[in-house]
Amino acid sequence: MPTSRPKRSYHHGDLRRALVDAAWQLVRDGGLQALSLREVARVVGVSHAAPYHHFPTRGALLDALAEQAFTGLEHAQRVALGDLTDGPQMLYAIGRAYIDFAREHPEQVLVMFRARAEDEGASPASLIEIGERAFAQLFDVVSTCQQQGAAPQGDTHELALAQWSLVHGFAKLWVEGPLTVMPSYANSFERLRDALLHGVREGWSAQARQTGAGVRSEN
Amino acid sequence: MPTSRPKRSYHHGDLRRALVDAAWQLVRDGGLQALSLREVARVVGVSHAAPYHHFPTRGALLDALAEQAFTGLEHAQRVALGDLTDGPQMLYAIGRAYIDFAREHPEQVLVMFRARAEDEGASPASLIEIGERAFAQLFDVVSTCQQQGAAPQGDTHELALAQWSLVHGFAKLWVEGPLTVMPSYANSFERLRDALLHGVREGWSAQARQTGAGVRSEN
DNA sequence: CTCCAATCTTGTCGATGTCTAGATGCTGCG
DNA sequence: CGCAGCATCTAGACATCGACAAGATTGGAG
Repeated sequence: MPTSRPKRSYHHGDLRRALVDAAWQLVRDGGLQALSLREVARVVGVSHAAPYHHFPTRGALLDALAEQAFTGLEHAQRVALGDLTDGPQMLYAIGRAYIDFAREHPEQVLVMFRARAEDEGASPASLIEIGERAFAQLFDVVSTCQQQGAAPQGDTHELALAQWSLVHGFAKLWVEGPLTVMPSYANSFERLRDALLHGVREGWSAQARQTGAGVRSEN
Repeated sequence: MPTSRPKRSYHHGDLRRALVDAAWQLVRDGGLQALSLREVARVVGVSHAAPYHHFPTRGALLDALAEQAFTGLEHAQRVALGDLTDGPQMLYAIGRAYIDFAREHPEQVLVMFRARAEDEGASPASLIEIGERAFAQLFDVVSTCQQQGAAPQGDTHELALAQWSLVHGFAKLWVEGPLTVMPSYANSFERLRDALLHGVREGWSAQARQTGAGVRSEN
């Protein structure tokens, strides 16, 4: 669907947004390969060189998409956390938000982590920064868990990275296909996701109860 | 492996292998984008259409690469396991093999999990099968851990998938870039890897000691 | 109202994936 | 030994793509 803007003759008026919208549609339908600047221009109804006045290269358009996607992920995580205060609950919520985001918007995951897979060009600083911001949310949750005695007392960076790896790996395995073609796993998304997330909670609290003295979570 | 076949005239003699080798080199140097059938042909020294007599499409060449890569991963995991019999040691060994394989051969990881990222075409059955074989090694290790009381007694599929997700996620985060650009993590590969793997071992055994009665690992 | 700069178009170049037709030479059969 | 079939390789062509250059158009600052 084109934008609701009335079609102007020569100057589009909101071409940049229209290009981004069309680009998402293309990636959604046919993957990264299906995204070409010329096709985007064709969908929007402008000439094949028009996009170059808004994105100097194809990679720049993809970077813009990635920035949108990271923003969306951060928002999804913030919504999922809501006003929770219990560490394990927050950990489950943010992990589930990450995984569900990936399942519901696989094309956004494709775009977010395309870094070395496609271009070898370095990502712009703004993109790196917003990615780190999304991860910082997880870091804070893990830190909260530690403070509440629901996680081992080790290096928070290591713990947070472990949780990120777990959740990211599951999401990627699902999005990229391997899990969807293995009969043992294909039709059990919710069950596997919750087993994963609850496993972490129990593993961490079991460790915390053994090694750590001090505060306890009420779980 | 008889590779040296000096037939240079019209029929190459071992063109398929030469194409695959050249393809690896290209992906190693410039990522998936740098792999073009024409460039491969150019490197090998044949005409631009010659590869089509061995790979019906670009994706077919990538599938062949992926098959090689999965075989290599399976081999690396088998070597790492060696004749270990202690569950936790096996779990560490196979996880470390996976992660190190990804770090040492990032281009192979790119090719292995390119599924939906590039082509939307379904992977051939042979590729799926060999991927499952590599995962089956992990499944067996997890099962061994359970039998030795070094892991919770739940569904082995869920546990194995959790371990796969963890290790795969870490490997992907490293290979795809996010970790290498975050200053908190960039220069600590071995430390983070071992923290990750030991964390699983301790989490699982802590859970097993609490919930499970029965066998114990000597760790 | 004028004029400039941003925006958009047309035209072009080199590169790529894939198809078709034709050239070449290995190999098995007489 | 010779020859014919067939897999292999080459040459050419077409559509598409990213990217650049030069010209057309227009909104808005002065």
